[in-house]
Amino acid sequence: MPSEFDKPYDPKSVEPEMYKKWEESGFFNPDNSPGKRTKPFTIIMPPPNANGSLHIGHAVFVTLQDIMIRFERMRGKKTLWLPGADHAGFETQVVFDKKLEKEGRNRFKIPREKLYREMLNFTAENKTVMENQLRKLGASCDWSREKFTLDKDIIEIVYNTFKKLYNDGLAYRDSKIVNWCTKHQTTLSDVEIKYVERKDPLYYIKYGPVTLATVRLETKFGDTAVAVNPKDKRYKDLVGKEIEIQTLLGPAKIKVIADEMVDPKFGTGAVKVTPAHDPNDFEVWRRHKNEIPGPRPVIDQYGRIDLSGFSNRPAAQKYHGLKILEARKIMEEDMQKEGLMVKIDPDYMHTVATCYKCGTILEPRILPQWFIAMTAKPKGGGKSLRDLAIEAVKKGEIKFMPQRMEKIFMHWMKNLRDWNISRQIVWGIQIPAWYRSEETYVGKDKPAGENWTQDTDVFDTWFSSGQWPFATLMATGKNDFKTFYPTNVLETGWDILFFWVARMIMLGKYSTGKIPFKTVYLHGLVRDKDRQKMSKSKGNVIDPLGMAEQYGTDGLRMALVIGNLPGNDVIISEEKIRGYRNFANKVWNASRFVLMHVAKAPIKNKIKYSKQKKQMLEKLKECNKKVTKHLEEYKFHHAADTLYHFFWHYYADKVIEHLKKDLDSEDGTVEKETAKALLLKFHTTLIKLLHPFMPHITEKIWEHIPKEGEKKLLMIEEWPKL
RNA sequence: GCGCGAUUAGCUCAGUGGUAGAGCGCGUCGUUGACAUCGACGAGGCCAGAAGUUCGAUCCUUCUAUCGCGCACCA
Repeated sequence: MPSEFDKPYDPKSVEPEMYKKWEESGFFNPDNSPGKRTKPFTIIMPPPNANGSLHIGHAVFVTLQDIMIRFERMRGKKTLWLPGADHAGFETQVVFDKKLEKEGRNRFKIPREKLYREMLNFTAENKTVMENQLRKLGASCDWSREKFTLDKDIIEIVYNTFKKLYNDGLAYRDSKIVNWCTKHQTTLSDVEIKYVERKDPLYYIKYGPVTLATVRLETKFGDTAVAVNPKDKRYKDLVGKEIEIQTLLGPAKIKVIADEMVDPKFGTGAVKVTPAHDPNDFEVWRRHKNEIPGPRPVIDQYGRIDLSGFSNRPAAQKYHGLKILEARKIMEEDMQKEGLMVKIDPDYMHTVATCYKCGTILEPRILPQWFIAMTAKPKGGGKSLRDLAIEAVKKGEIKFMPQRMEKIFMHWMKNLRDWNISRQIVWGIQIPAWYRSEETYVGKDKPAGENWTQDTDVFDTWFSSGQWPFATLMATGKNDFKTFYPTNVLETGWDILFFWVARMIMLGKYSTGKIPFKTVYLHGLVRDKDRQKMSKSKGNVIDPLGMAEQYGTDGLRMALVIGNLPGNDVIISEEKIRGYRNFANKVWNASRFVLMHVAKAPIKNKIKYSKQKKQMLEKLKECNKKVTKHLEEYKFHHAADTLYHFFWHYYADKVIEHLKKDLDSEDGTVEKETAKALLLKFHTTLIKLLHPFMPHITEKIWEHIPKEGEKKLLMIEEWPKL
């Protein structure tokens, strides 16, 4: 037995060596893979955010995707696993803001160019770290094709898509009410909102003859109408008339309008209309444009009361510049003093929209932004983005794992609203739109003529990553798009189904006419043993690289895949990883035993399988079949679990134990040679089957297993035939 | 309000139209060679509740309860 086969198994001495061999072989690249490989199998790696280290969730996707890729590579497919990194616009901006804060700096005081350069360096550093971490986890991806979302060629493709959308009337700029985070000083799309339940006072206030209910007392200065339901008899005589009201700034007149939006059963059946600061009121105004004044903003970008439009009202001074909650409190007191407050319900429960990153209550504001139309048809004819996606799924061109995600997907697609893709941050792809007085030009370069200025906003990061499958394959050239698109599987977490998957389907189909992938496999989120989401603040994170270092990558991979069903959250604990480290050791020791007894290939004509041994081989075949079937059906947890049990509790416990006495016979006897042959057959098959799951240890063992013919890396060996 | 799940051994979860399985944990026993990161044996479950379909339901249908999640609305 080779001296390197010491016990126990030491991953640290094996893993780096194995990865080096694979990488140097060039076989990660489908162009170099041996044999006649014509059938492609492609996975585009979800590009990790280049703003930190890999976490356990990344380790899950690496494991699952690497299993698929290694399996299909061994089955002789032309496998491409294309790695990448995401600049992750807003997310990285938030991370970088915190870093700046620690240094006593502030992004709003740094010139655009300088900030961008600093962030580019920051992400470049993280990217290098991440690449090495992916290697450490055994990812057999094609590094020669790696892409970054800010690569020149990718940006070019994103620009082209935007221009096409613009020409089709599907990308448009409009002043609409959008979600504004007063902390981050940018708008967010509708999927970046987190709704939280809150208890707030509900104020019943007097507007002349009408009493109405509101939470947002401070927006009162921006009221432009009072609305009631058209069927509400109580207010029938007031509709269409102006009523005299008393405000904190003095007397005023306001019109009563009728709109279906008003629920006569809520409150008093009358609402104040504040189009500048409420999405519904904004819509009411759009419907009643000719009857009532337009939006009157009274809250600024920092969430402070801004009454600069009320200079003719001296009382405005008192409230101008106050924060929202301060103003609300003071106004409450003042209105009570002036007898304008009818009553206060202090325990009103409602939900408010908050920033998903910082929890700040989002302030609806009217801003000119770029939107992608979800439900409108392109000018030149054809289907809306939404219909393109719905159709692809309905027709079964795209399948979901688990299947129930399809329903969730469809439900979401039905409720789609236009997508705001403008972000008021520096970090990202600047929107290629140019303005001059009333003119707008969309294109990469500044148009001819004087006084053009470019939009200072950048794209929502998901706008560019929504094009990732085709953008990467177009950017790597070499006919890759033609060969590898549509890709086979998109494997990612269910938490970004709407953020990312839906957008890729829409933009992929729109831009290329083809779906971006055939199967969407959604893995669960990793939780700790108390079912808690892992987060740095809770201190319950399991660092995958630390675990790999301590227990070996292969054991970690087994722990990540077993019990991991699509769409179900997976519970990972250190004990579980330790359990599969033990399995790696078991595989190692069984291999020591085999190598000890089967140093040379058995003598062929001395092999005679008894009925019992034939049954054993039959069992092996069954296992082989089962594992293959599970892998084909994306049931990785079953495949891994099947192998674990078969190897340990059948092969090691039963077969090896049974063969021990035969192996004690003299060399050259039928007993011994038959036992050797059986052992070799089992071991060879199982090591191959285990390879996608535990690539390092199996590759190392493979080096020492006696075999006939050409010696190849296990990575490119043939998958055992059924 | 609309929608999607879950409920099986102490814990984490598989599973099947013919009255149940694994891992971990627990208990007892066992080390001169593949492996104590091990092996042998064992305890432990009216498969959430009710009704229906069926010769037969943990599995299919309906309802109920509890828990979780998503979307929308909220003056």
